Amino acid sequence: MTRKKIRDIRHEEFIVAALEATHKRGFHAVTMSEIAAEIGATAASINYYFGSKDQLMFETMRHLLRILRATHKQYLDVALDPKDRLRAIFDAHFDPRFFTPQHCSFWVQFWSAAPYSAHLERLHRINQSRVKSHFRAELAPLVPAPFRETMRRILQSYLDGVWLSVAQADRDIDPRHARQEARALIELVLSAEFGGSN
Amino acid sequence: MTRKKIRDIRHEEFIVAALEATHKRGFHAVTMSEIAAEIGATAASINYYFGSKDQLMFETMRHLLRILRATHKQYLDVALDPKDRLRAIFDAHFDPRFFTPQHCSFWVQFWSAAPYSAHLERLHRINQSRVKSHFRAELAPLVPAPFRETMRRILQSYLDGVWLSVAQADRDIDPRHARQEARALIELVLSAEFGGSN
DNA sequence: AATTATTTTTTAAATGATCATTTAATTTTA
DNA sequence: TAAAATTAAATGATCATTTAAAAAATAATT
Repeated sequence: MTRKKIRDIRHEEFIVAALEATHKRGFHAVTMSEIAAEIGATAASINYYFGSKDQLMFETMRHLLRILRATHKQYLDVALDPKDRLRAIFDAHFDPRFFTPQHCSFWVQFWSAAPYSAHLERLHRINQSRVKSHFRAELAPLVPAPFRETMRRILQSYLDGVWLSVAQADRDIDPRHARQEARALIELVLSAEFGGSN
Repeated sequence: MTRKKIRDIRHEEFIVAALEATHKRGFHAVTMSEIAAEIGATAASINYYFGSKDQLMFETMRHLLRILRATHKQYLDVALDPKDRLRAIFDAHFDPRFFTPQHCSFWVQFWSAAPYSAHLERLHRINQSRVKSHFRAELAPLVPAPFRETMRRILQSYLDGVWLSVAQADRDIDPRHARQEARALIELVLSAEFGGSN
């Protein structure tokens, strides 16, 4: 029995609250009180635990990135070949635990604010290059070097674009469908005839 | 000589100022004074001409959409076949007049704010479905119906993803390169073997 | 042209609202 | 009884927007 400290419980609660409230009201419109109200607490206690609003948002994003990394690892661990490993990147991003309206809208709004804050920028750069290097590694055995970077950018831009569209359309999200289409794109990329060698 | 009225001159000036200031400071951080300072004016005069900050931002986005439509039309007018017409969509989005850090970052930040404002949401929906129906029309003679929607979503998500990445990385933008990669993706999509018929 | 009146444009300063954050006191927990 | 957690109320800062007055441009009248 890992006896959880109040501090850790609140941390989690407020992060969930931040996700929910931000999704409802928007990243820049949401107030401390609204976030706190989400769990029946008061704005002052956010500062007690996080020090500031910015810090809470920062921690919330870190939380999302942690989930993403962990999920990705799960899929990687059961992947059998390079193509599976490539799919694992998309499967992680489109995992039902992760690919929700709340997460997508926080994600997109956070990144669009990133260029204006050194802290957020750093988080973004780290994540972006982590994903980038995974793409590169998985593509290496599948796509000849001269085309590899183009294919990587196509895949990675597509990935971001899907998140953006989900954040905007508040329609029914279907992770299964998103994965299926990602697979179609992967097939497309891998079936390309790279100058005739294939 | 179309004698321009002061009103029209200021309208244009403030829209350019809004783009520039928003790019520098971020959509939610930028203040009326900062925008006005961009052209040596004062915050009050923005309200004199636009009524409110929201309205200025709204008009600025409409301005971007007008440019996009006009540019797209130019490319369409010289397109010779369906594939050219498909390229025209990307060529318009990646036109040097349009594909700038200022425009991309305003674009992304604006859309990420759209779900929280009825006005902006409407603008977004209109543009999104305009682009969507163009994609559909151009793909119709090129891709069999059962695969068409998937291919469209791939192309459209990719398009959005590229904008997002440009808005974030403040690195050197290269419209020519963006077009080239878009063409690579188009080739990929059109070279797909759709169940063996092609 | 010169002068006066009128309208348009611009601004400095005032207003008022909204918030994040602090503080000091209270309640809860250990 | 001491420490930790919570809050109501105070603080202070930031802004968009209004307002009322000044400046500039335009038109009208000698």
